[in-house]
Amino acid sequence: MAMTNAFDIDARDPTPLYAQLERAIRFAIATGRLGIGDQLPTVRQLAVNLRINANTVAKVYAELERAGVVETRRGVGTFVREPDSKTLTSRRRTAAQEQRLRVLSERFLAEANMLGFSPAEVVEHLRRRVREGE
Amino acid sequence: MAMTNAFDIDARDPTPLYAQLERAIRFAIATGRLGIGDQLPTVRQLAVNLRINANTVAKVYAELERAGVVETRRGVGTFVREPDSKTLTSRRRTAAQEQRLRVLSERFLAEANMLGFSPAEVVEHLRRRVREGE
Amino acid sequence: MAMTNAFDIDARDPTPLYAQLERAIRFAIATGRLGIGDQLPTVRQLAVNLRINANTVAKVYAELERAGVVETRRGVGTFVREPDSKTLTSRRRTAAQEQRLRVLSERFLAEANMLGFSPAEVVEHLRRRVREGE
Amino acid sequence: MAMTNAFDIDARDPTPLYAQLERAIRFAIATGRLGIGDQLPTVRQLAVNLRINANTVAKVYAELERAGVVETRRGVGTFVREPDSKTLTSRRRTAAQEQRLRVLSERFLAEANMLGFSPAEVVEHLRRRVREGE
DNA sequence: GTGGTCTAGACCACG
DNA sequence: GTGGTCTAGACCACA
Repeated sequence: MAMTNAFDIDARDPTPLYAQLERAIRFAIATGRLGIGDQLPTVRQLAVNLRINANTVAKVYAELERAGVVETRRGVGTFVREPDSKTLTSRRRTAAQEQRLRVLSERFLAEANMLGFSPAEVVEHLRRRVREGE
Repeated sequence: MAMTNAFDIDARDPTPLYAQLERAIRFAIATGRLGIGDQLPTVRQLAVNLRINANTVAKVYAELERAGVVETRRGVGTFVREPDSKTLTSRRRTAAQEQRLRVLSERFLAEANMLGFSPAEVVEHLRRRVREGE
Repeated sequence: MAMTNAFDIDARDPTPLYAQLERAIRFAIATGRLGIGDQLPTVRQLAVNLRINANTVAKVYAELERAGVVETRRGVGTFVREPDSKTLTSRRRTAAQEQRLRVLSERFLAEANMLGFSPAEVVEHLRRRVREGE
Repeated sequence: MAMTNAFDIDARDPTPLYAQLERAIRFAIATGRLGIGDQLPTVRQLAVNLRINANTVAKVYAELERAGVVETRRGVGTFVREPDSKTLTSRRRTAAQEQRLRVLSERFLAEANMLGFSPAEVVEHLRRRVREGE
């Protein structure tokens, strides 16, 4: 479960590649697909897999390192770090986060819409899933 | 019958402003907050409201026009168009699309969770927003 | 044959309406559909027919009057004038006119292409037509 | 295999520059002057050649990309794409389309005539230009 | 007053 | 060095 090539990156999404990749990695960690201490793919390997430039991958790793999400041990590799208290503390809800949730919702609904689902259907789908998961 | 400002734009989201705005407008239409024939805010008015440049708004309106979502009448304004048959026809739901929707949902819930929102809160948020337009 | 409503104007053509209308009127005169002395539709009538604003029509008529192509008799109407010698003299070929022919060709080929005709087919079609007309 | 500058743009034509340029590029592709996989001039280079603003060129490239005519590889350049099946399928010729082609041809010949070119000259001009790319 | 076109120029993402 | 995003601001076409 350590190696997880193939984060999904869409070259036609107007969102910058680096942002997509960063989001995908954080997402993999948040959902446990990448666990604490797991090694990330090497920069070059990931670049080849995703067919993007190694500089772009390196930039993302550097950014995640600065954010304290991963840790790079020179000559060894890049690994998922344990989340520090700060990260958890920052989870208080602010107006800005509400705003971001609205944008997320719109992206979600827009994407579902392109699959042919109406807003009502999407809500219903989501409601059922969450109920079942409880 | 206008319905003027307040589309959700997050300047900190790496997604380009114009892409966020396009999604927000499509969202407003999909949820019925903007109905067929309704006039969109004027380019300049919306630019002022969102504190972005008028050209950026104009670009979005032009893209929506090309996509057949809105209609602009020269010298008059921009209006929501009736969806054409093509769009409706493409709404066939397949098992594969259900599967994709599940993936989208999971990502959405996880990302919202990273902002500090519980699944139940997310569902409630979405439900309320979709209902708003009805 | 005097009255010729319905010049074809396409609101979705990026060419300005006034330019489309001016071109159409000059074209009608050049091909004899409007003869010398013929009356043009009134401004208001034409505006209604073409579903465009009367100001736009009036602007075109004024421009054609300035160019000496039509003549407005107050309280009577607008009429096609006899071409003066200047117009005929200016038909010498210049580099600028070659350039304009190239642009015309491209528009023609682009439009034919949208009907499903390949460039070669278009040339062949044109060649045959001209031969037959001789 | 580049093929660089010299698309025909006429600043005196009321047709917007971007529309003229889009047509000219499509023309170059349709006639084979630009082949599949060929790189288009860079945005800035073409802007300099045509003495227009880089944004105008970029707008055209973006439209051609959306139309699926070209493909832009981020940080690399813009390239002619292979036409997809859809485009080819829509090339069914009907009697109605033949009729429309006749109308287009007539207009084209008449307009060229207004510039001082005889039908024979026009045919020769078009024939030569279409042959150029083969 | 509405949208559309164009310019000039800054800054970013990517290779 | 490539294309993309955004801004500021002028001017035009249309109603």
